[in-house]
Amino acid sequence: MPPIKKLEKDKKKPIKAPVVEVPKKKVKAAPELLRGFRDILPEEQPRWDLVQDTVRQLADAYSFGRVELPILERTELFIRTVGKQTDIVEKEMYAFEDAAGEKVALRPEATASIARTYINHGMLNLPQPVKLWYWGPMFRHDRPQAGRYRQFNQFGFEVIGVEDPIVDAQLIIIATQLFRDLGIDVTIQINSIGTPEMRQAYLAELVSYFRPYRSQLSDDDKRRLQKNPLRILDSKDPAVQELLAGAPQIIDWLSEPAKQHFMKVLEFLDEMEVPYVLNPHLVRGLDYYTHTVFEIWEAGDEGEHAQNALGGGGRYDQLIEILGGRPETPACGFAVGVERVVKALAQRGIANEAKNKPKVFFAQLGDAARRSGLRIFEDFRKQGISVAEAFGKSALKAQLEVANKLDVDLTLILGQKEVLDGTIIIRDMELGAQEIVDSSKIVELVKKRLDKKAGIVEEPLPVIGPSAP
RNA sequence: GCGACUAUGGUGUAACGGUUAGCACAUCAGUUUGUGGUACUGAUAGCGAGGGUUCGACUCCCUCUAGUCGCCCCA
Repeated sequence: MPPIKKLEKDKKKPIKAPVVEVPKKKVKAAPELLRGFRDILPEEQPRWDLVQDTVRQLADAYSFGRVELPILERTELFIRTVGKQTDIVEKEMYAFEDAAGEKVALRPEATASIARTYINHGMLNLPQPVKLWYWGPMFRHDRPQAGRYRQFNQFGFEVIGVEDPIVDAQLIIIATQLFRDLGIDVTIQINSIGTPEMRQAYLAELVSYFRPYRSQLSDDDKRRLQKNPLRILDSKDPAVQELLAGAPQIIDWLSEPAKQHFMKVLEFLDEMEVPYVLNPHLVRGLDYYTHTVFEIWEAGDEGEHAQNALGGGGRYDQLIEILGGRPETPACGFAVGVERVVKALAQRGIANEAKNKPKVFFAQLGDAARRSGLRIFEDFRKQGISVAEAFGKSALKAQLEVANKLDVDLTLILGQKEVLDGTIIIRDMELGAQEIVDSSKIVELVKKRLDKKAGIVEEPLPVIGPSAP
């Protein structure tokens, strides 16, 4: 066994070598997280699980198929779809050249990829609409803030191939239902921004409306007026807000069919009693949106925190064509920021605890007990019962302390004596009562007791409040 | 990208221009050797980084970094 020899060799080294240098200074600075990136730790997982489960259930119920999209795409994809002038593409994208000189980017959003998938896989040959959903990380090099990270997760629902306004409405209904299931009250902010052609005339009108007031505008708003006039609609400057009251509204510039489309969407929403707010100032940052646009806001959050929308979406009838797909392929969808949803859940104290918390703890004394402990674990696993342990500790006391902190119902104690006798001790952690049982029947007995406990707990539970010891 | 505020062990915090930087929780080990929740003892662990002012700085100043908030933008 050469490794052993090696070890012995190494042992000698420190004696001679002047290793003293290292401990002198604490050279090792802990590696820091990249700005805007974060670890999602175990205690946060229950909420993530809840969101994921809820999303998956809804996707199944409405028969959306899941797509797993690559995180890295050609930079070109986003330039063409999201819009070259948008901040997302202009300055927030993680774009670089790979080893082969290919221009690639970490995706800043997923709708572009969805459209690409639709085209690449010839989904126009499937029965329309094609309904897809996705979940995964997105990347934007933006300044981090509460609820805003450089790597964040989004899930989204997309319906491609049908123009009917019922699609828009159904997506909004799904979004609403999703938050209802999660226990978060939301309102839908909704507007229609027509098509680029209709918008052009409107934008000209909007710009000329603001021209006389130009001197009163902030630099930001002046810039908007020049670069992306639509965005002035959601300016937070109170003076601008006032001016906007008298400004032309985009609705009035929509074509008759576009108006009809929008009215139909609203009718469907009324029908389903979806709480929405007509918001003539709602616009979207991405170039590809047409007609219906909407955002999902936490109820009671209206006004001030508009930038903390939980999600947003709308119709993008021209995106497929922009990417070289069949012209006039209609599409509609929405995306939701998971971090923001999880934050909202945390604020409401929803899903604070893991569902699969172990109810049983295994305590052992001695090697023989540990060995059979490993086997017992397998038996419990097969029955779907999760068992906690502290094999690293030898004192029974220390192990019981852990069991107590884990708040388990039962602790199994296996010592030298029990191993020899073929028995095992079941300790009820609440009562402190113990029982010696046949170790071959342990799984069955534990199962019975857990069921019983679950039953007992349900009865006297109504007594709420701190129990006086 | 712009502006404001903040930065002490794993967490929450205290103090001071000058002696071993205090406390609580958590962690680990014990309180005579196979029994938890309470108690006691002990241990580990910190002034975000780098400059400057000063005889001397965790404390004052500057830069950087990070966080929070607002703007921009967006989920």
